[in-house]
Amino acid sequence: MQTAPQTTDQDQPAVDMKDIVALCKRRGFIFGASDIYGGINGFWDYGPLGTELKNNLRDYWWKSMVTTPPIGPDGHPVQIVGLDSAIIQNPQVWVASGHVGGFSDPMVDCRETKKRYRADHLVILIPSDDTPWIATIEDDEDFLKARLKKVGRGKSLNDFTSKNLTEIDLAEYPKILAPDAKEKGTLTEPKEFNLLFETGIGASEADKTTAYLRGETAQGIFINFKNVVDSSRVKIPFGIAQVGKAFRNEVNPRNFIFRSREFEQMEMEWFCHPDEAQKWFSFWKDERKKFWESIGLTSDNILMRDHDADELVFYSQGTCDIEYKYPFTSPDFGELEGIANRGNYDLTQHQEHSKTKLEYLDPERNNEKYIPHVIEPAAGLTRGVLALLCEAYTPDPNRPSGVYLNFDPKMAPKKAAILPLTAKDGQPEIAEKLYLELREEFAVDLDIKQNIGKRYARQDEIGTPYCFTIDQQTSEDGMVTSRERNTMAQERVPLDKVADFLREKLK
RNA sequence: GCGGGUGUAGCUUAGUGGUAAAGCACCAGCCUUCCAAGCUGGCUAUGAGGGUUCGAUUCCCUUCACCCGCUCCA
Repeated sequence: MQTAPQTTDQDQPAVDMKDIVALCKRRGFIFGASDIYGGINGFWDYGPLGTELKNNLRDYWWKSMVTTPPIGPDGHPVQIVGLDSAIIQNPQVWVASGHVGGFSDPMVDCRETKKRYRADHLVILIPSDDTPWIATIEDDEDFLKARLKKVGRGKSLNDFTSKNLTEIDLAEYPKILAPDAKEKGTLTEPKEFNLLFETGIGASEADKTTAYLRGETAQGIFINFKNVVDSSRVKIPFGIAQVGKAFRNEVNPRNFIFRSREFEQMEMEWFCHPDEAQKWFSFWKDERKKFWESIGLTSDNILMRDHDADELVFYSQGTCDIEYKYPFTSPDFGELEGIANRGNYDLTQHQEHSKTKLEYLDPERNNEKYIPHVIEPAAGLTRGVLALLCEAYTPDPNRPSGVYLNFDPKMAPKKAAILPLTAKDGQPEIAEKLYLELREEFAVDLDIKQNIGKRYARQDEIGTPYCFTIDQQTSEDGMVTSRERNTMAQERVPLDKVADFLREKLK
């Protein structure tokens, strides 16, 4: 994620994240978890409307992946099946994936400057005499030169041997002059960060064995690759999709639900022949962008960003982030989804660690045996919810609520509200009848109390696209007033055509 | 994890070492009826824990949460 101070575009008033968080709490989208106990950092609870919104996004993703997957380059629909794997797996899974023991990055702090560095990013220049060892930041030539000029005592680069900090014994640390420090010996011992949540299996303390809550849903897919191939008549290329919770001990949860310790992912692993990986990588990049645009994220706020070579993890053959311009990153963008060409790294790792053959025998390629390559579109469901909320939040001084949520009707937690103009003259009865009819097909609200203005305002704030108002005339002509959220425009609709009306609008 | 800031009702604010106040919102009733009208009534708060004190929302300590910046985000 990139960060930058929040700025105000000329044509676009900056939306304050505070206001969005406040509305989410006030109207029941998202609450701080364990609220009444003073909260708990990095966790959030989804209220009645937040749950609806999250479910809508989740269901739409599932539909777009599993129920009605896209048309492939050959003009036929691609094949994707669903999965729901356990949150706790055999701990070996996380060893194989590299989450445990593998490449967690040790960090060192500087006691003097309070700065923190990745241990493997620090290069130490070791002189032949007993002058201080000079720590510099890897790959930063300018910094290195400037640093050498300042504290190098006239030596040139040739007078030093250089080593990575990770190769240096802790006993030598007192000799090291940290990159921004004046005194030597200020670097702390490297600190390990393990992002996985540990838990214990076994009811008795004595027999407890350590296990982990999953850090991503993807590994559950990889370890079921063979099961799915053997049971589902899928043929390469095909995908396995999964939605579910994931857990990471983030160093510093921030920015509302953007970085939390418990979050939800929507991941699909696309298995294909190595020769076709690049083709499918491009295909999924396009498809995933279309997905987010189809639920209302405007192109101005969406960015496709290909990772630079030096940004890629070692096994990745290409990664592209779909980024969204959140209010707290604006004018920069923050990650929403990552599409990665992972090669055959994951299946190879699991084949080695599990001693189970994960090769695919491809009858369409002369029974060629190979470990499939994987394209992974991995989206944050909860980050998607956040993007939808940010995108929808629309201040409007010209309406009583002062703000409305401009959700795409497909995503809106409530599709319509049924509002009798008054609580008498048989209007509530007509309203309830309409409500009972519509609720079979749509998430709708029936609200009878208080004056009509307040009720419109409330529906604006929760982003309900349509209100249907029953008035005195309804019992005479069988028509209700439809009121559209964004324009506040009204039109008369026959009672028995309201469902058709809604169905049409929700297409 | 570091530095700075903030915690009084759902929100915005008041106030005090001695009964915690108001507006808006919310709920109920009446009235009104197409965009938060009016009247009456009601609910709801000193983030948590400890200390000093006869008594702490106020003073002190700790902690938790949130915000900003840094760091980090395999």
